Amino acid sequence: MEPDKVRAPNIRDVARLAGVSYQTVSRVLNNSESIKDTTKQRVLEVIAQVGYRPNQAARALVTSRTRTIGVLTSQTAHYGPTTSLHAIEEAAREAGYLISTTSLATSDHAAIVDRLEHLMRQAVEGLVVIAPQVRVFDAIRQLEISVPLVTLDSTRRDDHRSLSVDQIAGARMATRHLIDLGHREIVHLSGPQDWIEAEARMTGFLREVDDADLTTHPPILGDWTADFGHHVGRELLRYRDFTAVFAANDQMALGLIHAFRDAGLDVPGDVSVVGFDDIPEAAHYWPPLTTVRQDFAEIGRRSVGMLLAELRGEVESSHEQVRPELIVRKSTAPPRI
Amino acid sequence: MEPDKVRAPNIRDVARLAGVSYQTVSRVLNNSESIKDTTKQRVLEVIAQVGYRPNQAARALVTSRTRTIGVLTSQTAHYGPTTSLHAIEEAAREAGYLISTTSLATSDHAAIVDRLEHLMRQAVEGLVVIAPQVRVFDAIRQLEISVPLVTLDSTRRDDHRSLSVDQIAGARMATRHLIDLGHREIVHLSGPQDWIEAEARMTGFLREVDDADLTTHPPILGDWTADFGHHVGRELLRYRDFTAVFAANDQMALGLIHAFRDAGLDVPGDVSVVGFDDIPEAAHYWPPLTTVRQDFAEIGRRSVGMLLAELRGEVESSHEQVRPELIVRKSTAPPRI
DNA sequence: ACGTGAAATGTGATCGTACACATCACACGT
DNA sequence: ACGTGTGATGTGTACGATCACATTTCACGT
Repeated sequence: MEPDKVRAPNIRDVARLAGVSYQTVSRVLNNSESIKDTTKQRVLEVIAQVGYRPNQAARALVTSRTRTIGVLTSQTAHYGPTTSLHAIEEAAREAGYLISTTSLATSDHAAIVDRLEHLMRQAVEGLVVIAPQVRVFDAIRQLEISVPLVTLDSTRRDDHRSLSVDQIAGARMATRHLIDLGHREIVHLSGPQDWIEAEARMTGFLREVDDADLTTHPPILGDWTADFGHHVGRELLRYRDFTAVFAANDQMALGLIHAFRDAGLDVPGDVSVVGFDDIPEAAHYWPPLTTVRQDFAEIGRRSVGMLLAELRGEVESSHEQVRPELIVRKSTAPPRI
Repeated sequence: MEPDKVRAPNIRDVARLAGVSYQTVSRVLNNSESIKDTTKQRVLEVIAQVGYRPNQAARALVTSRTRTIGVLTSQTAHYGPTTSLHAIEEAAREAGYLISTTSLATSDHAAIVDRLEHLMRQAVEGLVVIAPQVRVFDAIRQLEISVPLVTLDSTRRDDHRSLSVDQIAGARMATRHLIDLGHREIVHLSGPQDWIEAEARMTGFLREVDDADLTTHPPILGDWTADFGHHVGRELLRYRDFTAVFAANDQMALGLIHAFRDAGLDVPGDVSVVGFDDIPEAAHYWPPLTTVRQDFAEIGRRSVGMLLAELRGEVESSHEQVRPELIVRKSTAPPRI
């Protein structure tokens, strides 16, 4: 009674119904020229009528092209990586590519290797690594991955292309802003040690502090969360030997401000706080957050552009940098004298 | 000099090097029983040595199983959908499935159809729709999509499985909380009209208000952003005929609070504000936000579980609901008399 | 020593498409 | 009338794996 799963129509079914050879149908699908317009129409009608969809697996098998780009991201719901990911997906789609995403819950070597293996089994034609952690590069080398690779938010490396917001410059701008306001004791709340962008922001901070001949405490290693920022804020208050904090992202800055206010301190009156990223909520925090804006969507789009260029065999400049922008709001002010 | 792209090793290459037939290699790959342990080891060694990776396209072609789940999400960087997505990816991976994600930048019919077509061409075995918009269902019906489907954050429908946080219950809890505090004039700032979860939250709000025999203004349709919340907050202040606002998400609540404070009002002293979602930053807003928590990761995981169960042919209950939880913080208080 | 059944391994066909090449139809110049 | 070039269409084969079935190996009871 119930018909067993009817096989999906294939190219030969279409051909038969349209009264042409399967090759003619194939030509229509790949819109080759030298197809008479009338037959083309006839074939297209049959395709629409029977709901034929080309089988990508068969196509990939014979062309050995998957038209797929693999994306390795970290398993976080952060605004930046997510925004970049969506931009990547959109740019790839427009170029006729599709995205296979896989995310990294932990940063141990085995997990990274496993995720990369996973992508390679998909026979992705290129790889985008978002918010890469240092160890990712070891794994890539070990697996002898040969497809084109673009990394985001990374510092320069020589063996692959990268596209990054100039994190170091951004961190210097944030730090400079605090110094220009008159702050001399500035604390840096960094991201996790194995994140390349955390490292870059820390580097920028340290360089700027150094250039201004200031001393500073060793940066505190955080985990990007507001909870952690809150926790660090409370700890910092036990010493009170600072007048400003530069947090490596907006969420941690929010947590810091929360802790400071709970302790009766005024931001920016007693302590100035700068964040990083300019997430959409930052303008609505209390006080509105001074931060460094990066255009996540832009780097997502451009990373796909770079990758596609490499796939087409065009060799462009290997390392691109996007300049971030300092957004001054209300969370920073000159130190109280 | 430079060797042309060497063909990747295939199953026959492995077989030859291991001195067995390709079928034996295939058996090792699919770890069938009845393989002598010594030959199995030999084959595995060769596989590791030559870096052989099974070609998924070929496998999919013959088995007509792609082990891929398609995910349709909206192109937003919001915490909730993103968290669910990561959970889905992880759960699917653990079950040996992979995820093909595609996102919806606009909600017009053509775009939705295009994205669904895209997924169907991938021959996904199942479909998860995150944060669905009303029109998605029309498109699914039109395309006669026959693969198992699970939707998240949706209200009950009869023709597919769904898994949802009970948005209506959550909205009622939030509203009830305000009523219990003594508020009588409550404004609802809703999400966009075509989002099912926005609709559900609005419904919950209206029902609770109705049950309490209160009147209310027609809900304001927002776009989920803090910017919009801020804008609405300013508009609302022109009337001041309310003592509390229930925002359909935390970001809009943040924007509202910002606007109120800018106008010199105290939250919760002059106006109470409730959000929805309990994003990780909500606890650190000023004041810490009273909101409704939903476990996004949990519904992501469970949606995959439902989908896989259906793929295995198990027919379970079709609609599951997860209860949200009211988190009372400092943004709500009794109205000033 | 030999038949027998189970375990281990091998052979042919197949999935749905694209590519290379072959063929056909037809117009056109000489 | 005929060769010829070009546009339109058809035929054979390969991609790399799995499945169904065939065959070989081998231990064991009689």
